[in-house]
Amino acid sequence: MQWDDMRVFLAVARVESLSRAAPVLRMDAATVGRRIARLEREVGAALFVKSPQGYALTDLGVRMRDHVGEAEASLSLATDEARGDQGGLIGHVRIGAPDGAANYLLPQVCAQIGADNPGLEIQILALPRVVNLSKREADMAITVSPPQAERLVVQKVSDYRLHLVAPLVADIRTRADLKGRRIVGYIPDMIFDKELDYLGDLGANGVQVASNSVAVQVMALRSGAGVGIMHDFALPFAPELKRVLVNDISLTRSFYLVRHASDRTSERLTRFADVLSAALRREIERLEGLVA
Amino acid sequence: MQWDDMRVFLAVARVESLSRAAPVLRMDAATVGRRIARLEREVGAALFVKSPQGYALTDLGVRMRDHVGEAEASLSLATDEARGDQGGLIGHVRIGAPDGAANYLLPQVCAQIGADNPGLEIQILALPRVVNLSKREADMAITVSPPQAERLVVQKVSDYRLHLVAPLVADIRTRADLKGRRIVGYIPDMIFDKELDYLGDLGANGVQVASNSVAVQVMALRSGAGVGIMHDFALPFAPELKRVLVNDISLTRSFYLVRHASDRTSERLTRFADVLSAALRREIERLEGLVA
DNA sequence: CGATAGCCTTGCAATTTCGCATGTAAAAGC
DNA sequence: GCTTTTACATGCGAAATTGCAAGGCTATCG
Repeated sequence: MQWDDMRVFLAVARVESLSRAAPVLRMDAATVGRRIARLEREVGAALFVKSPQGYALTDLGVRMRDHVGEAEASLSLATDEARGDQGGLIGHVRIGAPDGAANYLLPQVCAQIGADNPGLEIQILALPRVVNLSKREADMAITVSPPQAERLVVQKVSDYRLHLVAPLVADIRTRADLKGRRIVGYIPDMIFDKELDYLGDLGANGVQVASNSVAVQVMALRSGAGVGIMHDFALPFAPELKRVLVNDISLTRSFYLVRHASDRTSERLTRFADVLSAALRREIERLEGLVA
Repeated sequence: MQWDDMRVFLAVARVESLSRAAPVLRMDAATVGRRIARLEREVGAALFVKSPQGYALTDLGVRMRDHVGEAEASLSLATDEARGDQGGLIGHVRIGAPDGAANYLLPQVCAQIGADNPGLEIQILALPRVVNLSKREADMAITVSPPQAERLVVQKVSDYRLHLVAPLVADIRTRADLKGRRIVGYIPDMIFDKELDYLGDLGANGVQVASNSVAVQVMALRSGAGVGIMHDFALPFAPELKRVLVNDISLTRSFYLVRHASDRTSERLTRFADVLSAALRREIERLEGLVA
């Protein structure tokens, strides 16, 4: 018996539709359907009445939904337990990060961790370049490429997605609709990591409004300066913007958390790194979920 | 978040060891370890203290175990709900089956279904040959091969395993130890389905004690007549016997549930077929679990 | 003090699962 | 009455998961 099928069942039961449950579960509707089919085979009874209008719960399905809902609550308590367990971290930590993460992820995340850990001081160092850990500019750094240098230990934090965004009022349905629109992006010769050369990847060239700071680019976009590539996780902070050509233009990048190899023996920093990494992962997932 | 990882966590938490949890979960210990590692990354905290002696729970792990245990109880209630929902089946159904299934699976399974469904009469027709559904010898049949005839609808029920068995006192470690032992099996020219020609598949020939009935073969084996191939799911009923050369000699076969295509429109028979199929699957899993 | 047994970790091949794309059917709108 | 939309089913290639096997570590026994 697959517990995960129950999670899928619960999602479908709540909206009574495969296609509406799919985005909530972040799965394809086809997969959702197959999981439900497997579950029904498993328990040997029909949980839904299938129709071209959707999946309606049977009486049995309703009763099961309530039980599974309780299970969800228990599991939720279980993970909350882990969240609250981060207490006891003390000292101070300085984190270097590219300004996208520094502006839209780290504030909330560090605030939360700080609230859970009264004895902890966190400093966020936003830099428009690669942080130099060797010079001890920071205790750890978030990067978009795993560094090749020795003496550093890297752990992948999470993938994140970027899309083209435009003002809410813009009507952009095809790439042709981009013709004549002003493009907001990085200052070409100040791109400090090739992973940031989004527009180059897309074959675009000629940036009309440029900045070395993501936050500035976002402010420009919000004030209607044009269209540009933007982190999905930053979009909830920019209600004036919407994603366009979502299926056509879609980028995925990754954050890595980098530390000195010598710090690996520090129980304190290692725990902090794990906590930070997990919290960042959750926050990215949460924010991207708000967009989709 | 993968609910199934919580199920794995619970199993490991209960025995505080990967290798002991693995057989309970019917997974490889390596997989169990990887799932735990993924869960710990997910929640961002250590749940176990790893050592070459096993996985000891951390304080956090203990608290989580309690919550997950409650979740398990809720999910258990959910599936029980489905079990109890089989009520309302009425009428009578005759099931044809090869005698292995008829003797060791159907009695308990049909008794359980009958208990849940007071208005239901179930007849078990044990036959040492393929049941002829076209002649309406039975409403449905369990077979070891999917029939090729048209007008029949087939659903796979479950795989099952067979191994060589011998009396508890026998000391058989290699194939050479079989030399000189009497072999119990089918009467060669009465094998009605090639899937039953186990010994032929294994290259053996010459059966010293033979019957067309699995149940009779089992009785012969229990009384020390020799060694023979036997269904794992029948082994719990034969305490005098044990499996030997388990890794060397292992067969897998499948049961199929066959019905008339015209019965497919019968809601009653379809529901019964689903209930029977799921219950058989569970019973096979339960019995095989007792052996392993 | 060395050998052995138990347990976990890592590399690799095979299976399973997944997502995308396409097909089909019912309902809503013109 | 026909078109458009919405939702579920199925085929196929890609990717993640799994089991097996070899390696390393620690404790126990002779």
